[in-house]
Amino acid sequence: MAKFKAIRGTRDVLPEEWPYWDHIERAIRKVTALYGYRKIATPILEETGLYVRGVGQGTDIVDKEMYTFEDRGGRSLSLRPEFTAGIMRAYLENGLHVQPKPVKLYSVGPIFRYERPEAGRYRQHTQFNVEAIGEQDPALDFEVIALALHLFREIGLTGTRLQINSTGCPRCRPQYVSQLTEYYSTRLDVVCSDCRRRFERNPLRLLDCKVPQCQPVIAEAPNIRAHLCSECRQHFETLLSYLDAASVPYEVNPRLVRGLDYYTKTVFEVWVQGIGSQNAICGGGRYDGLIEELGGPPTPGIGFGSGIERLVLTLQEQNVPVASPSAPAVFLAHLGEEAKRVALEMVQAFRAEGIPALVSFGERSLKAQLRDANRVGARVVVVIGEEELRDGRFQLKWLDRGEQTSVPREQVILSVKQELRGVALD
RNA sequence: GUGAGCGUAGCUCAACGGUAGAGCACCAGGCUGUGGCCCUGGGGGUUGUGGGUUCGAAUCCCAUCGCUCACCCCA
Repeated sequence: MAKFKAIRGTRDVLPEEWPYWDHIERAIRKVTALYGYRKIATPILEETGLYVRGVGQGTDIVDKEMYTFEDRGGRSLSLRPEFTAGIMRAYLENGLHVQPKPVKLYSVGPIFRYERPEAGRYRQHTQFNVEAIGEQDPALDFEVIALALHLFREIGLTGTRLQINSTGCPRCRPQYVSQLTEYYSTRLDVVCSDCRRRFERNPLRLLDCKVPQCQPVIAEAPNIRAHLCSECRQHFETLLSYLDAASVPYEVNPRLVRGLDYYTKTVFEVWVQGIGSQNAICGGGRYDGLIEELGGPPTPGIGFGSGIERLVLTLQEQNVPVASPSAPAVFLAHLGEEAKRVALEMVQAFRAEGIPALVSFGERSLKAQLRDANRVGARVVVVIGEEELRDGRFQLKWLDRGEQTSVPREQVILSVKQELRGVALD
């Protein structure tokens, strides 16, 4: 048994899995271009205070899930537990507000949360993240949601379900929360112990409880949609009308409450089956107060994150076909020291011509070399041995047909090239 | 953080108190220079780790670490 193992909640992405990642990244490049998003990368390390301020004290992420440590200079740093706060920091620090609004940005990179790992949940996972900053029009909410759904369609996922809700704004949410707590205050004896705790710490999450005994209480609870202020209500209804007009199916989910403090108005998730008990492949919302909270001018924004590992799991679960990298076309087998030198020279010549080529290493039987050629999927083997060097004609063995031809040494590359014509080489 | 199940070869698993095995994979030979199929052979393990019970532990007990699943929460 090896001495070192990948640490808990982290994983290796082995070559067999990469076609799925490449498939997704291709779709990300395509869709972000279609919607006019530009790429940005921010550091994985940020000041801890950025997340305490941005995501919010009292949230699970900040209170118990951050990888926080003191660096050698005594600063408190954290591995990023989400993208948005860091992107907003970069937006302010680099003066991106001078660009045409909305400023549309996307990122792909690792996120760290200290959670108990299970199917589809890791301590390090990779997120595709999108942010659109500086516009409060619900048309932008529509576009951001459309982008997410477009991506999932593009990679070939089926059965996605858009969940959407509005959590109001600092003007109407506190009133709703007080109505909710008032309602719950007379029912605390019939709800679960977790809900009694939520009642104190984060009342909105009461709506999210899955314990059977709490369901009747939730069903009768005041609905936030009926308690939104006129601005929030209009924003939400307009967004829904845009989705209707575009025939985008959605489910208004009054119990959809997200775990980050900065969300205002629109919140949404995209659900799919097939990742164990996890069902969210995408989550996001509007954060109209965040930039101001971080010390910038009042600036609205909206964005989402989507977990690549979960997308890969879902693609595999749904048997979505993805393109595999093409096999090397040519394999050079050699017998003897001189033949090996010639093979090394020739394999470079093939590569210089843009033809993927492999050469055998070590000194092995021709049988073993052919077996390797077959296993790596080569189309043709160039056999170089003493006879070939003496005669100046090399053997070309075509593995799919089993045919073998003899070609003058200097015509080997040309001959292979002509035979492979029509086969995509890139 | 809570609960449950499980840790044996690179992988999937057997052996369940009495000499650690199979299939797949790998390497070689059959075929002294010709792949896939087949046959034969070979290499590979301090049975996660530490302690205990026992004449004897992969097997029983304790601890610890890890994995998986569920809760919580999320992507």
